[in-house]
Amino acid sequence: MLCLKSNMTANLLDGLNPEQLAAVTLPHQSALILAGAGSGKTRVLTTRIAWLIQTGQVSPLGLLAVTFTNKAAKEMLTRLTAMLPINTRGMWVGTFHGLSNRLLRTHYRDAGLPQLFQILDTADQLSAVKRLLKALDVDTEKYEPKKVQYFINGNKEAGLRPEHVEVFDPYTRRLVEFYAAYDAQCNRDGVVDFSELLLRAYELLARNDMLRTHYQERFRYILVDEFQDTNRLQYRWLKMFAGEDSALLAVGDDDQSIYAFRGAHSGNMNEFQRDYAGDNVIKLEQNYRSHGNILDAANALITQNATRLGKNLWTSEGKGEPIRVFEAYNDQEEASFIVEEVKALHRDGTALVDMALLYRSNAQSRVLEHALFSAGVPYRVYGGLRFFERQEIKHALAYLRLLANPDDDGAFSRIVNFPTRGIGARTLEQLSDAAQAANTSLWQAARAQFDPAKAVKGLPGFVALMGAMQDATQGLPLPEAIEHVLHMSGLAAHYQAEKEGADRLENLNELINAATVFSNDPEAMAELDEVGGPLASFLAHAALEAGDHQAGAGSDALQLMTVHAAKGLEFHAVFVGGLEEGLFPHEQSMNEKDGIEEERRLMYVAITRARRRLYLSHAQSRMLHGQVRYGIPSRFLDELPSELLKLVNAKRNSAVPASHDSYAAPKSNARNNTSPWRIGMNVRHAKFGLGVVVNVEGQGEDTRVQINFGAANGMKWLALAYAKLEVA
DNA sequence: TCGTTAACATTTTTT
DNA sequence: ATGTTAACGA
Repeated sequence: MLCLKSNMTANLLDGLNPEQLAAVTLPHQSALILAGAGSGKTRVLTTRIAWLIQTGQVSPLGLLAVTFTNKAAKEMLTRLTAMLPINTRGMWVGTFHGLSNRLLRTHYRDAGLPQLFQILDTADQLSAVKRLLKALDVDTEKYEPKKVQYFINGNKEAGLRPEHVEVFDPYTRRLVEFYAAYDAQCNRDGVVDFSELLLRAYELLARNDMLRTHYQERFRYILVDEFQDTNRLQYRWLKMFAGEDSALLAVGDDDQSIYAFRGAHSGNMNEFQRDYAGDNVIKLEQNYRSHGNILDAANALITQNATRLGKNLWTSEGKGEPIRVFEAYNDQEEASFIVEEVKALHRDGTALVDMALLYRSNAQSRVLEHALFSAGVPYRVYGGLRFFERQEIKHALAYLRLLANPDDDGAFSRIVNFPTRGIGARTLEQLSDAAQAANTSLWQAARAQFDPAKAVKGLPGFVALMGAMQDATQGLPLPEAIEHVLHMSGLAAHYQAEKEGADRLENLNELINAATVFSNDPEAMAELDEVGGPLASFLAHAALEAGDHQAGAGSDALQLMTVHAAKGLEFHAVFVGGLEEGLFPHEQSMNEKDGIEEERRLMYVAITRARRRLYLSHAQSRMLHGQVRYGIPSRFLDELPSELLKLVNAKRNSAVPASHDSYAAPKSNARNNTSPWRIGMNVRHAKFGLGVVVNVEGQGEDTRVQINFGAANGMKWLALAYAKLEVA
């Protein structure tokens, strides 16, 4: 028996390198794992959990494992069940938000929430803010709803309630008032937004000694994935669960911190060392993913960043192929080059799913998609609207939310006149006033005015409808209840009648399907069904897990996504396009503090996605916002050691392609210009350095040229008579 | 109340 | 270029 057990343990630990082994078998103490890209981070995390359970150091219920995304949480559970014959039911493995939701559902009374509290996603929250500002009669020019939302979330993520926010000016004072009013509105509606989920959970434990002690004694081991992406509130949240006897393991890579723009605070890693880990730091630097040249390039790039904990990836693999660099005239040429290379690689046996086109911003996908479509290459774009974010789905869910909680004013406003039933702005304004006067929800106000005699159309009709819906769906299984709602509400008929409604109708059917799948998945039900019943569970599921982007998984298709979306993934061949100053690094980031460093980390992530082959490309000009823009090559290209690179645009002869003139020829100003300076030309200036001619004005002595010198020196008009320009 | 048009902005994104 | 939202007229 003992023999069998040690054998199994050995199997579990087989094939780990010394650092990985050390991390997996750490004693009961806190530690920080600096895990480089492709160093087997997830494997270490899951193997450690399995090892801890298998060796009897902790029961499955005694550990807390937190991830950032649902995908990562699911992956962890899947791998865990493959390693150990255990029941993962009841285990606290999940996202910050998912676990907060579970905590709040369980202790909803202590948290001061209604049992069936609903979760607002980002869009719901924005409309809640808009509704609030309207009710307060606020000038939305001066206080943009988006800004107000940003302010509220920013403070929540710093752990600050309205009364704690420091106010130095009248503008901020007003914002704080909105924040307080927003919180009041949410409480009245019985809804909770994403950051509130975390803050409430944190406050619940901070306030309630008994609960805190309970959880702290329960969780002897706490593991956190992607620690560099945590924000300040999330770190404080973690601390609440960590008791005297808890060992915390944080896994992260400061070089892959690319979410500072949404509040991630990689300084948490330093603080974690100070608070818990001390010198107990393990670096995983052996990379199992990429060939040497790719890693060398990544290392060379990232060393240009001043603020890092320090880490150097290495591989036992060979150098491999050089990194291919392509310089295109314009974005279309760039796209067709990429398509040709993809086709060639595919012919040689690389599956399309094993190749990715990465870009800095979503707008860049269009040209690529067009070229791929014309060439008949199957592709799949990640990003964009997700299932539960589609308007028809949100409408349907709003009906369900209102059934679960009639006081949810957000849900009420969304559907009271959708499909249209003759309830206009005027009626709603009166209703809103009545509700405000009586200090009740819109639904209560509507019901107070309810007159059964008029219950045919308008507001009374709506009240009658909801009542009928409530009766009809009572006690029905979830999918059938949803089907009733879709028909009784008129949503189904509405989209049936609409010309372009077929897709939406299909999505609504898919919603019934999703409910069926959800109801049959005991794991999912158990996860969320702590309190509240299947409807509440399903709605929480819809809010917390927006659903995979689109069907089409499984088939062999080229992968298109932003660099952000590619984090955590790997591909045989990777193409990174649009490597131009202003695009990558993005110009908006150049003004931000530490913006360039974050962009560089982003580039680091992009490079380290590639296993065997990496293409980097840039274009001299590209269409942006319906205008031709000229850009100079990204500084990141210069930061890569040239011996690792190979220029591959030699195929083209020196003659300018016919299409080039139409782009280069200036539309205005320089019609009759005879000077040698042409738009799109690369030039060098003694002081400003490398630039691109963007515009030419005047003739002879008076010629002036406008030059884009990139981020450092910006746009300049120069008089040719004085400026010393040379062709670069 | 609803449909049309004009103005507008447009990095990255999970929960 | 393009998609979304706010204002305006029928």
